[in-house]
This record gives sequence, structure tokens and C-alpha cells, in this order.
Amino acid sequence: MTATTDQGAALRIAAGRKPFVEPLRLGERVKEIRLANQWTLEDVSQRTGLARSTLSKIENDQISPTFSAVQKLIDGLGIDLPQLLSPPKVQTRTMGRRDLTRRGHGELHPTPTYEHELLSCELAQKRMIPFKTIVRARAFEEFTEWVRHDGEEFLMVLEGEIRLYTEYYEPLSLSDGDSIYFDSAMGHALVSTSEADAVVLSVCTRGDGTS
Amino acid sequence: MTATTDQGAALRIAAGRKPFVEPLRLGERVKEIRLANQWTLEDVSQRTGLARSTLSKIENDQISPTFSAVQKLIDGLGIDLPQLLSPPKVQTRTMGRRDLTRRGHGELHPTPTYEHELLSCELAQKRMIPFKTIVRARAFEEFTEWVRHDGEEFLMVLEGEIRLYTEYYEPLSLSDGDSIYFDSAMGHALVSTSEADAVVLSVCTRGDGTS
DNA sequence: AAACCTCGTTTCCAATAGTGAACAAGGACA
DNA sequence: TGTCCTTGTTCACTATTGGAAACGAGGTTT
Repeated sequence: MTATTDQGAALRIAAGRKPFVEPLRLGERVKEIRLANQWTLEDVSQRTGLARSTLSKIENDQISPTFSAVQKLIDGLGIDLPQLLSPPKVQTRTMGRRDLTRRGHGELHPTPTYEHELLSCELAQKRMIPFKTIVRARAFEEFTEWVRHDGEEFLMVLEGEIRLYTEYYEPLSLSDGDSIYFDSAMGHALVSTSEADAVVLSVCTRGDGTS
Repeated sequence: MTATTDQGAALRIAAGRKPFVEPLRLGERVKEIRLANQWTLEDVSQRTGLARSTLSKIENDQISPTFSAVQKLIDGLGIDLPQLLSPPKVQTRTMGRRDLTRRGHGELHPTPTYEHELLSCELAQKRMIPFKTIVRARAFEEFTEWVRHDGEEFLMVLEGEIRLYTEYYEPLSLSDGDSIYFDSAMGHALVSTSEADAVVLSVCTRGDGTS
């Protein structure tokens, strides 16, 4: 009768991982979305190609839709599955944090070739890592190997002039105010080409958990 | 016959969003996972409570599993749905891209209060959005409402002096070289406090799919 | 090589999903 | 009030899924 008629299977499921099967009020969710858009069952039927009756039963948890039906739903409603499944939108969105760094008050990390100044290091869980770098290197030869890390990097020259060496491209000259965005898994290295050391601002994405 | 028998529905689907229905080789994916763990169909049957035969048919795209079956699959296999759906785990790690923007050659987006210059707009799929902004506003009152968007934002003052108003904090003054990192879902607004318009560099995280 | 496993596929049937039509239950309109 | 019209639910029926058992292809043991 119900959509979750499991009879004997329930026993076997016990061998599985989660003892309690998430109810996953899918129907409820669909209805929510439908009403939020002020659509009637007929409208959704048009959009999804599913019968009005079918939609009604899905919304009332009277049937467990076929996966192909779910597909029709998701691209009929113009949403994606995660959206359909995350029942509440309780995104527990961390918000309201902030972290100020006054000029010259970042955390210093000197290396032979660069002098890094980490910029917002009070904040622990952040998606970007900003830092100011004084480029000491004057020749590509000073690097023993490519600098390389997961994610992406944005870089803007604040002072002076640099030359950006990358693994797959010809070297590039950048002056004060120029900026570049690149995949940082591609080997890269910076040298100053101006008299004084150049200064650049970089922002890297954090190695995230999506992998 | 096949799992993707759509007949007339295809027409109506045209009214929807995506014209091409993602094949979504679900069966293929399941098999992949099964083999990766060196499980036999019987093993998976035990874990999921689905019959061997059913699993076989699912793997060979001979049937479109019921949503309840999919549920049994995901918690039987100990994975989550996104994982099941992202077809290849080869994240096709994009790498080797780059996008140079010379000073003053970004894409201009003027507003009453700000003058934005998008910085690396050639690149489509990127995790950060960098832009330079000339702050025209001189008073908080010029904003009709908080600026607010998902994700996080990093900001450094390049020229002049600004005052940063945020929803949950007292206003903050920032001078040339100062920087700040904050959750951009928190309402925020910038005004110039120097004689000339201030210039700031911002980098936002993209509204990602991790939700 | 015959008997016996194990694994994946296929077959057949019962259970259930999906459909169109019929059915209330409101609203609008005359 | 009575006649539409629209909306969501229920019904009767067909199409499809899901399960137990049969099957066929290797592999192992004897």
C-alpha cells in the first residue's frame, strides 16, 4: 500500500549500513516546490510529461516514483537532485564572520624566492586563501621545481613588474594593475623584472572536499 | 523496453528546461562501484536487500529502478546520491587554463554606487570571481538595501580610503593596503571616505554546487 | 570428465508504478 | 441557482518493476 512496503526485505536491510531508512519526504518536497512556483498539477504535468494522477500520488507518498520519473521531475521542475533531496533548506550557512588585516600586519612566511604575507589568518574555515607576496626571485633558475597546488589562483600585481612562468605557456609579463587567473595545479613561478622587488596579491581556492 | 522509453513525453519535455536528457548511466555507475569494491551481485544483494536479478537488470539498464530501490542502493553501498550520479569520478580536473587581464581591460559593470570591473571573465568555470571596484558612494544612505550574496568575499583597498558597513558589526575604516575577509551573505556596503573615489579589489567565491 | 561451485543473466510471475477517465469540490459567471 | 471551468483525488487498467528460480558459462575439485 504505502510507498515503503518492504516486508521481508527489511530483515536483509538490517545487514546494510543505516538501520533506519531516511523517510525522505520526497512527495512533500515536490509539492513544496510546485506551490512555491504557483504551479498546478496540470502545469507540472506539462513540464514533466508525467500524468496528473501520477504527480498527485507522488506528492502524497502513495507511490515510490521510478528513477526515470524522478529524472523527468528534476528537469521538468528545473531543479537538480540535491535540491530535491535536501528536505529543509537548513544550509547551516556560516555567516557573519569577518577578519580584518591592516596593511603590513599579516602573517609572514619567508622563503628563498618569495616573501609571503598571509592576510586573513584568523578565520579558520574559509574557501579562499589571500596573501600578499613580495617577489624576491630574479631568475627562473632560482626555482628548483614548479610551484604547484590544487585549485585555482587569482593574482594581481600591486607594485613593480613580474614575469610569470607556467608549465604550459610561454612566460608572461605583468605590470602594476595587471591580473591573471589560472589553475594552480599547473606548475608556476614568479620573478621580479623591475628594479625593486615586485609585490603581488594572490588568492587561492582551498583544496576542497568535493574531490 | 529500455529504461529511457519516453515516447510522447519527449515533446512535452521540450517545454521544460534542458532539451537533452542526460543519459545518466546509472547502471554503469553502480557496476563501477560494485567492482571497485570487489563485490559480487550477491554481496550487493545482501547489502541492499535487492534481488540479484534486480541488480543485474539495473546494471544493464534494463529497468529504471524505483526510487525506493535507489535509496536501498545508496545506503547499501554506503554512498550518497551525488556520488551515485556524478557519472565518472574522473573529475576531469580542469587544469592548465589561464586568463590574463591587463590593467583597465576588464569588463565594466557600472551601478549607481559602484563601478565594477570584472577581471578574468574569459574563464567560464571558475571558483572565484575577481573584480576591481571604484567606490562612488559617499554615504551609506545611497544604498537602498544591503548587498548580499552567497559565499565569501575577500577585499583589499588599492587606493583611497573606505568605510565598510556590515549587518552585524560596527562600520570599519580601511585604508590603502588594508584587507578584510567576510561572509558575503551578511549584508555589506562600501563608501569612499577619501576625496577621490576609492578603488578596491574583491574576490568572491562562486555559489558552488556543494550546497 | 563428471559433479559441484559461483557468478551473472534470463525467465516467469506477482507486486507496483504510470496513465487516462471518471469523480468530487470549489470558483467564476451569467 | 445552474452551468461552466479548474484543481486535486480516486478508479480501472496497462506497463513496468522486483523477486525466486531456472539457466548457462567458467572454474575447481575429485
